[in-house]
This record gives sequence, C-alpha cells and structure tokens, in this order.
Amino acid sequence: MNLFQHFRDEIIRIVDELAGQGTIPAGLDTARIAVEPPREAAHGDITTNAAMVLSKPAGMKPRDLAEVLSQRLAGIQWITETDIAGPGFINMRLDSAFWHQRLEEVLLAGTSYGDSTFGQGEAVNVEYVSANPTGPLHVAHARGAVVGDVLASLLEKAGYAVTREYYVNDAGTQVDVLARSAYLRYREALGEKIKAIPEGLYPGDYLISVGEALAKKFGDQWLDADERVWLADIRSFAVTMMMDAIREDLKSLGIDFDVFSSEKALVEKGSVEGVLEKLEKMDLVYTGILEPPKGKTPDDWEPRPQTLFKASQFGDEVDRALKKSDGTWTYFATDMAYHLDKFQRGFKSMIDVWGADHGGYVKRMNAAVGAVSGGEANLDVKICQMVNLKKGGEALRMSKRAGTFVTLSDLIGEVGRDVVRFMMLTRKNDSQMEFDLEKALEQSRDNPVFYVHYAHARCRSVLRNATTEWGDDKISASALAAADLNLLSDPSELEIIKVMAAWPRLVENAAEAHEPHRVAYYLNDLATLFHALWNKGNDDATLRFIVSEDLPLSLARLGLVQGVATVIASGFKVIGVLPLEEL
RNA sequence: GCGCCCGUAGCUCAGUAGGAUAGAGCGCAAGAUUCCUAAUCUUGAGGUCACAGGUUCGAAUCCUGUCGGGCGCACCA
Repeated sequence: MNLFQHFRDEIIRIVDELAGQGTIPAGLDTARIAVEPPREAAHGDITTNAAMVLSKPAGMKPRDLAEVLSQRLAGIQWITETDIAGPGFINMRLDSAFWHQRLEEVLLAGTSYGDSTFGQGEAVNVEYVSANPTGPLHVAHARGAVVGDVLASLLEKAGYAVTREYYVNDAGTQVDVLARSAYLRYREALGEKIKAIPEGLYPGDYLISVGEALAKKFGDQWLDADERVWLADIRSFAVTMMMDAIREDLKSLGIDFDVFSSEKALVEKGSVEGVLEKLEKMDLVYTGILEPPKGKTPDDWEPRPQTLFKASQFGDEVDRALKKSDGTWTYFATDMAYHLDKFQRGFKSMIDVWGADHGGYVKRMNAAVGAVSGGEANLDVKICQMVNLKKGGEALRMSKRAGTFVTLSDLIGEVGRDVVRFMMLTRKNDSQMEFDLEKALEQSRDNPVFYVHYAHARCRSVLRNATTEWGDDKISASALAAADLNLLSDPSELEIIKVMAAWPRLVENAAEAHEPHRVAYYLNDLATLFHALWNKGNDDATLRFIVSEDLPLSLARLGLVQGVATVIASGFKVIGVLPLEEL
C-alpha cells in the first residue's frame, strides 16, 4: 500500500466531515492536498499542506485551519502525534507498530512489494530504440533502450497495461542504400575485388556476412543484373538480417519487445493515404510553399509547392510537409500514419523514447498526435541526451566514418549487461551523461551498481549465516514475517523500514512522471542506509543482526535484513538487473 | 537567426508535480572496522541554486528577459 495515499484519503474524509458540519465551506477543491514525507526527519513521519492550500477558499487563516484539522487527525488510527509548524504544515508521527506492519507487508509480498493498481489498467504504448535496420546498435542506442525498457517495467508495476514497441523503418531510402551496400558485398563474396566503398553507401564490415549469405542463397544470378531486378529482394533479405542482429543485441541487454511495427507494411496497407484523407476532412491539409528557415538559408533552397499539414494550429512553429517535391511521402507523413495506427489500436497514452538528434521533431509529432486523435491521445516524448564514453577520464572518440564507433555489444562485452542497465539510469534522460568504462567496473562507492549489489550481497550473507545457526525453516521470508517485529526499536532500524515503506509511493510517482532514473536513486539511498546500519553493528555489538543469545531479537532483525534484500530485489527487477547472492 | 534541452558545492550530479534550515558521491581533512572482507562507515570544511525581474502565504522548481553550454533547424530518416 502507498501509505501516503492512505493518509491523504483520511484527510479528505475529515475535510468532507467538517464541511458537513458547517465548520468549513462545502465543495472545497482537495486536489492540491499533498501528503508527503517531510524533508527533515525531525519534523515527523508524514506531513500535509492541506491547511495551506485550503485556507484561502475556506476563508480561514492557515494556522487556524491547521488547528481544526490537526485535532481530528489526532484521532486517526496510527497517528500518535500531530504538530503545526511553519506557515501551516501539519506534521504527524506514526506509531512504531505501524512501521512494523509495513515490514511484515514487505516480507509477505516479496518482490511484488510496490505493485500498484495506480494505473488502473490503462493501455500505454512505449516505443523505444526503433533504430534503422541498417546496422548493429551502438552506444547511443543503449540509453534509449534502457530508459524505454525500464520505464515500461515501471509502468507495469504501477498498474498500467504496457505494450513495448519497436518501429522498423524498413521503407525509406535508407534501406535502399542498405540494399545497394549489401549488393556490393554480394559481388565481393562472389570473387570480385571491391576497392573503396563508394560515398553514400554503408562501409561497415558487418555487411560482409550479408553479402556472403546472399551469394550462398541466390548464387550468381544478380551479378550483372540491373538494380531493378534485385533491389527489392536484397533489401528485404538484408533488413531481415539486420533486424535479427538488432534483436540479438537487444536480447543481450535483456530487452524483448511485444510488437515490431513495420513501416513498409503500414505504407503498403495504405495507412498514409488514410491519414491524409482524415486530415483533409478536418481541413488540416493544403498545398503551399514554406518559408526558408530564418537566418541560415540552405544553399540549395528554392520555393517548392508541397502538401502541408497545419501543424501550427497544434503548437508547432510552422506547418510541416507531408509530401516531398517529387510527390513521395515524407518520413513525417508515415510517422503520423504510424501514430494514428497506435491510436486506432487503442492507445490514448503513448510514450516515444528518442535520441537527442530528434529533439527538433517533438513539437510536430505532438501536433500530429493531437490532430489525428482529435485531442484524445497524449504523446510524451522522452529525449535521451548524448552519452559520452570515457575510459579512465579520457574521452573515447566515436566516429562512424573512421570505423571506431563503439557498438552496443562492445559495450556490454566490456562492462556487462547489468552495469549498462543501471548506469544508464544514473542521470535524468534529458541530461547529458558521461559513462566511464573504468569507473563502471570499479568495486567502490564510486560505482552505484556495485554499491547496491554489495548491500544485497551483505543481506544474503547474513541470512546464510543465520540459516547455518538456526536452520532454514526459521529464516524463510514467511517465517520472518511471523517474527515479533516489534522488537525492532532502534531509531536506525525504524528509519530503514520507513524508507522501505516509501517504495510503493516511489513506484507510483516515478511511473506517473515517466522518470525511471528515480528507481536507481532510490536503491542507492536504501543501500546507503543499510551499509550504515551494518557498520553500526561493528561499533556496537548489541546492534548486530545476529545476536546468538537472543533468538527473538535476531529473528526480528533478520526480518529487517530480508526486507531490505526484498526491496532491493524488487527495484532491481524493475531495472532489469539480477540481484547477487555474493560478490 | 529560430526551436528544444541544460546551467545547483572545486568535479560529477539528485532535489520526490511550488513547501520548512539546499542534498549525495568524488576530491580534501580527521577518525572507525570480528556478521561479506579497509569493496564499508562516521564527522568536518565547502552554496549569491548562471544573472535580472515577475507570479504568491512560500520559488532551485512556474512566467519573462539576458548570458553561457549541448542538440537540431524546407523536401533526409
């Protein structure tokens, strides 16, 4: 349970009661009432701004209203103490038995602790990676892959019905380039000497095996054939191989999609004509000439009449082209059709995770979704800023042209899957990030992945030791849940339970804000508290987890340890990292 | 020139939909250590939240402008 939500419900009930009695006006807007942990632990366990946000509409001074609310709150179960502070905060303390119950709840729930019905089963589409099927994934894709995947897991945990989707751009000119590049390698595989890869084709070595596979399957039939003869076949063959490679890369990151949507299939189905028709009916399309971009006019700029979408009616700066000057669809047109397709599949809530280089595309896509859904659907685009790879403080230069760009599988090979996943969440998605390969492998406080792993391993170690001493049946999670947890009375023990009890709230808030990085920060905080508690046992032997001569106390403390391990495992599950038994 | 993102301790960054006295790690100084190990912890110093206005009970957070950095900027994807 989200305990803050619980007490918020209680406060709203009291407000209604007071309104019923005429103490305060009826029909006050309670939406802005928040129940939160206070910033300072000294202020209590929970705090509410209710008196401050209601004071104006209620026509009362904040502190007077706080006084009234506070008296009622003191009668609520588990609230042992209320206090009015500052401009009108109501601070409350909760009975320690309440916290012991929370620990019991953790132990009974296991890693499903924090699961919530907050999302009420709402369908959410999370689209991420969607890299062009023209080569292997590289480091820049890793961040989007992890952010999208963990966000999806987080939303699932918070009670949304999530679909993980990959949009395969298998219809544009870039896959023709891929086909031509593969054709070159095909001729190479049949014995022809290829000197330099011509400008405009993909030079990567990864296409050599595509050429070989083509030669093996199709023989020399296309050796002297015109492009029109082989283009479609080679294109689809190469795209399939690229997608297989990409799926393989994603699998090594532990990522699996529910749906791969093909741009080609969408186009062939006539979806783009469909979206145009829909827009025409709404009078959102016209033929016109766009102004040159302000300031810097491209050299080859010339006025061209094009089919345009009235994006400016939906918050974009200018209207956007749906057709190129040669009459073919723009990428934007197919993308619009794709998002309409998502909407028609029942998604009113869509999240796209994109790279920084697509930042300028956000407004028009939001405009597009607003238009095609008639304002019913919502699109949130998460832009992942660049990742600068470093090794021992020195920047690793990535250049496709020089062939030195680091692939995703290189990165995973270097530091491991779990480290990549966790490290990608150590920054907000819209902040740039430095990823130091050496630091990521260090076993120190510097490395948050290790630090959290270490806390979990320490928990497991203590539990193993206890099992040796007292046997398996006493130390299982369910047995520990039945222990007398009220014996946990040290402030540091209660403090760590309070942080565990905040996990359900964090899941809901992070899911609602679409901010998966909060999970990583939360785990780091929990690990910090646990390491501190551990060391207290070193300073003061009476605070150790295992006190041989006191079985009941030990069992209660082992319950705490099991709880910490459980919540860490629960968070790791969202991040997609396996907790370690030992290091 | 325009748009988006960012600007918080010496460095790298959080800041929980506007809350109380601004928070971590690293680095620096001093100390601790029989459960997983000095791979960890404790204490301390360190801040004009880029700058200037505004909104209100209350702003690092919202609005406007300025400065600085990143990404992008008819028809590519």
